[in-house]
Amino acid sequence: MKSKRKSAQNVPPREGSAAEGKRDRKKELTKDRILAAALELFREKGLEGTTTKEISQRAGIAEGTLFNYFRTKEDLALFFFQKETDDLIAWYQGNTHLAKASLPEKLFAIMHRQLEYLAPSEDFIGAVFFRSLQPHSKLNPLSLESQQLRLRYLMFIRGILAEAEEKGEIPPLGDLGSYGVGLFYLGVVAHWLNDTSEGKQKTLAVLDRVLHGAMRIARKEGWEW
Amino acid sequence: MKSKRKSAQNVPPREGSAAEGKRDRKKELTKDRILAAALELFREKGLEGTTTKEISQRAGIAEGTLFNYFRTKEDLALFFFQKETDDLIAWYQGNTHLAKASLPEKLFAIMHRQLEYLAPSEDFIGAVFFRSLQPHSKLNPLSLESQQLRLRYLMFIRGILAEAEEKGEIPPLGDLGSYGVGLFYLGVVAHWLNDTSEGKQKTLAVLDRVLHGAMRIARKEGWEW
DNA sequence: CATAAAAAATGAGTACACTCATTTTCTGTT
DNA sequence: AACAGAAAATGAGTGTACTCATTTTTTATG
Repeated sequence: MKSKRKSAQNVPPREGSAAEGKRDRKKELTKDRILAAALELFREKGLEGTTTKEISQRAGIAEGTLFNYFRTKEDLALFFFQKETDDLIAWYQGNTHLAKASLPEKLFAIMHRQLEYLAPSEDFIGAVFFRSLQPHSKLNPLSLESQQLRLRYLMFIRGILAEAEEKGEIPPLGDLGSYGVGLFYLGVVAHWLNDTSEGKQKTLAVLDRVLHGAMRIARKEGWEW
Repeated sequence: MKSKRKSAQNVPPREGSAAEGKRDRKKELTKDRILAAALELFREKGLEGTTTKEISQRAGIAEGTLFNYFRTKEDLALFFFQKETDDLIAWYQGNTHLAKASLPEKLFAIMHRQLEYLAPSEDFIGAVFFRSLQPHSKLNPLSLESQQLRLRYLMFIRGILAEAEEKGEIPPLGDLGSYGVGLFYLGVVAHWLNDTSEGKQKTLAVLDRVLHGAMRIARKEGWEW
């Protein structure tokens, strides 16, 4: 398609350094274009309503190329969760104001932000979100990435709980704590997806109430069971 | 619906009260054969690994016929959950021993039974289970049945919680109680699917501990948040 | 610059879930 | 029994996610 041929100027890229050759630059560009096209279309027409043909057309590549970058359409959709988690962690770490807040305030802020982030994709997010829960299986050897994703999220939460432990806000909970928060987040998203109240206020109200209630329980009971 | 039925002149079908003709009998038979074939194959090769062609072949029907009985392959898989819930309710109601047990014992027994029931289908059950959580959407106007299914389950749980309230085991929780139990069950299944311990003992142990712990919290704190 | 090897892109081909116009089977009526 | 209309079964056809042998582009090396 393109006829731009490189006349040899001897400037070889360094091995092992961060220097990017033409190949890498192009590759990244293509990936970005696929992602942009996919996100647009998923939001427009949902996950099922979008074909891989459309995505590749909008991205300006052949259909087969898409599958050189993502194993499946689902994987492609899953990528946005990867990004969400990364962005979330970066956002939290760059937010000095939050670092001084109480634990329920932190958790509320985190989950609220995640919901806001997901809002424009609400119509297609459920399909991917719940599928990412399925375990690895002989028959379906995909979900390794989602496994990693979940792990990253759990470790992030564990860090936040550890902070609260140090400040004496809560007793030591161990891994069960972050697992519980993760599960709770799952419930929040399920509720949020089904919430038809204006601006999803119902979900936010429940979220706030439950977080503070859980704090009280954790303090009084000590989670000794 | 039309109500023109059997006439006095004809020999009416005598099978049961529901007046079954040859047509109805055949229809039921076909449905049963599809279900039997599907369950076998899903357990053998998983949900993805089984084609609708195989199912119809094993059931001895044309491929198109399958879709006269079930809108999608997923619907077909979902049917086993329907059945599970019905069987569970019947089992509970026929179990006089359980009626006298404490709430956590009841819930443990119920969930334990469900896990046992699902065990032979473990490899394909996750795929369906989590998908049934997705809300109704314009783009994906299926999940009405799974909505109904969930509702039936929630009402069953609400009945059990109501019993416990009457006996003074727990304070009134309202609908939030059964919703919470349902969500908890979700977490249990997620844990169970990922549990590689011998005989899934780890899940059962956590289940037992958490149920009793939650009872203690409910009694002492009164769930007033 | 020429060449070869590696990486990336390509698109016709495949397998699958699902549709639908047509055919076959059943039922009530005369 | 004969018929007509309804219900059910059929299987060739359709659209789509994904594969893979081949072609094109990029890089490394003399």
